[in-house]
Amino acid sequence: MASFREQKIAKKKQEILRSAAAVLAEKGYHGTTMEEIAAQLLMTKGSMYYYFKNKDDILYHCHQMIMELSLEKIEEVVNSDDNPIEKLESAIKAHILLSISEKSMFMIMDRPYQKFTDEQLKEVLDARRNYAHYFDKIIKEGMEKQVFENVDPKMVRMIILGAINYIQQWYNQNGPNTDEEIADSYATNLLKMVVKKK
Amino acid sequence: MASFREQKIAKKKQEILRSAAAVLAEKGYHGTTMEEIAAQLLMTKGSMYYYFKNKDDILYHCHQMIMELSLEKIEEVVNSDDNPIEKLESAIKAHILLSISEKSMFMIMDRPYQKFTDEQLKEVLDARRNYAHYFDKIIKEGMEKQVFENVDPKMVRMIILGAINYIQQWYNQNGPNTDEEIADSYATNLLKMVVKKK
DNA sequence: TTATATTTTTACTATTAGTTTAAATAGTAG
DNA sequence: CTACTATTTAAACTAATAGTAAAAATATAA
Repeated sequence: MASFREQKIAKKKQEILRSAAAVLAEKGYHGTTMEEIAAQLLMTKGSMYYYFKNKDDILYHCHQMIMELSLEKIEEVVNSDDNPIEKLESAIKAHILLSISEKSMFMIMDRPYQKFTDEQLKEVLDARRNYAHYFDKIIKEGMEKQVFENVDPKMVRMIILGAINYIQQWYNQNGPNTDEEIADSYATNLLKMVVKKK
Repeated sequence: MASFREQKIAKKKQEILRSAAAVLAEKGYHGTTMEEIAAQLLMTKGSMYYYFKNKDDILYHCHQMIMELSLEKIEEVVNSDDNPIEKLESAIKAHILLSISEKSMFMIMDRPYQKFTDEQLKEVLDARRNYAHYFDKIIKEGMEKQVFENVDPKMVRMIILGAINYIQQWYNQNGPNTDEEIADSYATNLLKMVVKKK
């Protein structure tokens, strides 16, 4: 039974993670103090240790949260009945929209090997490999079904992931383009790399 | 007269920057101590302060160094007599090859606003705007000369820069592809986004 | 060789941050 | 109201580090 109390704690943890991600994204991992994380929630840093083991642990759970969300989305796309062109387009757009709406979380996910060791690092890298693999799967499917040109799936995947993850670096809430426009433009342009011309 | 002594100091500074970049790239800015930077050079941290004002200053000069190199390269490309297709190809390849050969330097250039303030931040951002501008120039030239499709130059530039800067994240000296193969593959695929098909 | 300038090391300071602990407060069931 | 539990706080502890300054070592030149 997920008791009332357990639910309450889970909710509080989520709150802490969201708030922490915002500070961590702005100041960087080592640049952020536990006090800052706590202050933003009107708590004291001691309280943080009631909910999380330590600073690493907070970052790790941020990773977990966003990796789960990302994997869910792409699995849905991969398992759909769409053709590879539509799948690749959906995968790109979904990733972009998620990375914009969860900008802070995505921003703190760089260089995991600088922040984690052992078990945690393994988990993170596995999840990423997994995610990348789904992209490869779509690209290969497109090639098999002759709707994509013959390309090196790994290279194309790296180009796509690099391009879409870079958006966090320049995205601005008040910029001239809506999120959808950005997602559309990226998808359209990136698809031109692989889709066969008649 | 750039005296003998001044040259010696300049050389030593370069040595420190290169070595520092390697440590900074591996451990991150806040994760690297002045002592570690010094130790790798078989020096003590006191000496570091003889050559550089402080830790920021070291990072800043790393930035300067690589930005100068990058700008030189792209200016050369932009001012050449090549057609826009060749220019874009050269710009992409040059950036990739430089970012691989100077991997550490490039890796420490992320999130400048987390590391610099005021004057230094301004310098860094200006140089980047400048660099980005050259890409836009090539893209616009290609559109004017009707060899590129009609695209949003900013979006295409962001896609390209994101893709090529991501290489540092996965590049491995001992990987299956040579640097040239990577550069070729990236250039070929990225150009497909813009080059008009007959 | 001696005097001077440059470079490096050593020792120190002050600060800061992550974590732990014990005490205080709030909440709840009987 | 009471006793117990859960949560939060504040203080204390530890370890680490950026930066400084003066002394020591080394190189240079007269």
